[in-house]
Amino acid sequence: MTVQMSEDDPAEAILARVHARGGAPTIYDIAELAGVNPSTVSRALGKPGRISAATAAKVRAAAERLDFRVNPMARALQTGKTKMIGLVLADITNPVVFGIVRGAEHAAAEAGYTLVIAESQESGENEAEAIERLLPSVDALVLATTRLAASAITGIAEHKPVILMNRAVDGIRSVLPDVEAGIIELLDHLAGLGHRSVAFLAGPDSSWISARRWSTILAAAVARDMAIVEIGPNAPTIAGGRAALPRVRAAQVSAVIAYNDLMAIGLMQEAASVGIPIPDRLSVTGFDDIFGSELISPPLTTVGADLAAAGRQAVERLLDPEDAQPAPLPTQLIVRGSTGPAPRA
Amino acid sequence: MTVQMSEDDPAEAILARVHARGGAPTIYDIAELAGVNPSTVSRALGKPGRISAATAAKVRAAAERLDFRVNPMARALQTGKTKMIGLVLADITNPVVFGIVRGAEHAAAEAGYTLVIAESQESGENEAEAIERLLPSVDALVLATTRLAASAITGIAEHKPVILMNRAVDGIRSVLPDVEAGIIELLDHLAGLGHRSVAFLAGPDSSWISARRWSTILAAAVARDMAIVEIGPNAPTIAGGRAALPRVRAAQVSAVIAYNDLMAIGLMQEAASVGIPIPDRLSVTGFDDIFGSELISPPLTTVGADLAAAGRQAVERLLDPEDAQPAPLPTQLIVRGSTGPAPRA
DNA sequence: TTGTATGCGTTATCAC
DNA sequence: GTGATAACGCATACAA
Repeated sequence: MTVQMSEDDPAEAILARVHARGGAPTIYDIAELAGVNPSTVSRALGKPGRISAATAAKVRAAAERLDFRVNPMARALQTGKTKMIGLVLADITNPVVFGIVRGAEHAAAEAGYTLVIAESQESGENEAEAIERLLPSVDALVLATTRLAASAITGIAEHKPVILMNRAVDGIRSVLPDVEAGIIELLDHLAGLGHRSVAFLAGPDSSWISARRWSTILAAAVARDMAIVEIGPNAPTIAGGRAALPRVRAAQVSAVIAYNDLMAIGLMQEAASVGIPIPDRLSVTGFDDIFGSELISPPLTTVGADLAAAGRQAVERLLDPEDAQPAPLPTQLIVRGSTGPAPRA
Repeated sequence: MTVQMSEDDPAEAILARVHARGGAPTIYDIAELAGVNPSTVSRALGKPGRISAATAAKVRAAAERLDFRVNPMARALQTGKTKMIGLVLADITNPVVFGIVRGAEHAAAEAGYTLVIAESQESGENEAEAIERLLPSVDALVLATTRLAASAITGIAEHKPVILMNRAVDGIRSVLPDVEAGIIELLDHLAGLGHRSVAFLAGPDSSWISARRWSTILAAAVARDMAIVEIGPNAPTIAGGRAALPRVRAAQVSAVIAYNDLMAIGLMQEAASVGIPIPDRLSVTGFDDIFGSELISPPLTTVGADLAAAGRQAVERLLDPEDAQPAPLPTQLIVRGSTGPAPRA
């Protein structure tokens, strides 16, 4: 019966006991197997240099043998750090967030953090609730396009590190696109095509970035002696874009700058359905360069930003104790088929 | 100095102490303020009926006053339940996942759970790593279109409840679309348009659902006396679809069923770039009805599924102890412009 | 109904 | 370098 050594194998015995109590192996189990104190196990696994190579090896072997994984809850209880980062989104189904989520998830994973996400569905109430729910479990929070009042945000920031995306609040860090650069390019592009009268299709009233874009567009248009009007507020969705067409027609402009690609797409769809040719009768542009913008016909001219880079930057900065506000993320005009020469009056 | 009562307010004193130690209020703080034992606080907050209405009210008031929130880590350590659900995705930027994530997040939030997500980037190694990282912190796991070996999945399921999306493994629960129904509709549609020779653009070799779709299509095509060929494997992306065009042309079929919408879109883009008119020379269809499918020109005929419902069902079933495998999720053919009459030979 | 005592698994603070 | 022990915040079996 020489094969039966497994019964004498101390590891097997411990494993059996672990299984019996229906849990996972702990540092006590490892300590027993390795013949050391639990605290030594903790150190061997957690602090590289502070233990002799020999015992470290023993411990590691035992841990491997028992398939040990630290209990993140127990660690968090002791250290106060959960190694989790919360990401609060207004609307998961808006393609802009894909890139943000991916960038954030990667940066988090690289730093050994886990990303937990919550969606507010464009509702301030849901958002407050979601944050409330997330806050105790995370070490830090990314608030993307939040609708919260500045005071609420400041309040949260007193508890945990917070970073804002697409919004600025005094005293809170934020990752922002370089709106200026892309908008200058865009207006030069439109001016070059002969457009003299342009509308900005605004996003929701609560959108900080929409207001920011509008004021930049306003200044740039005035500087170029173009007529500019703001139409809004609108829902930042395809439906919002569709619903805005009548007001766009009424404004008798030759070009429309939508607050985001979704609205631009909706506007184009509605225009197509009533027989307005784009770009021949109306030029349309958006922001973000989401998935779908180059799919639509004609493909959308838009001011793109690297959303994945934005998501990545958000969590990297959150994790960096000596983080300084960096330059805004570059944006660039992507000229496609939805803009063309202004129709002759 | 009557206004100075705050200094005598016991709540203020406790709050100050809490702030000084730099943490959050605990049930001990509440207990002190309410003049009861910590365990009573725990019960009052956790078990509705088991406490007298009077003390329950006292405790609640104190908790409110101190802005108390239970520490999820401490609770998890004691109960073994983290109230978190892990969602592992192959590719966050694939639009199919939007719906899944939204449905899963909502179902989780409704049940008081938090959704934590990880992305494997279509790599089995990353996936194993991500699961490894998530496993200790979650109560249950949703594996969406996983590439893991069946044995690995079974191994995970021994530790925590697992549910699969778009894949079936013996002994593991799964949420599956009713592939059959949609495919029957699709082939009837193509047959009605006169298509006699069709190709299936397969997904990756490791995709269970691709194999499932292929075998169903094969049987349905044979039953209709249509010629059918499988072309693949292909990357389940736009690039994968584009790259497949030469093989599609070589096959001299009049219609292509792509494994998913992304591939169908890629194929159409490539066809457009070499001047093949769709659907006049070639009909193209996909699966999933992702965002973008109706945007592209011509809009894509596809077998759609309610992805949000799928995501929702996944976490609801995960949380339901007496869950029985329900009927597969309904799918339906969505006829748009990318399919048309077969060209006359 | 409420209080007492203990344990969850880990890290941190002491000793030695 | 390593061991013993306390502490993190909460839940629960047991007493009262």
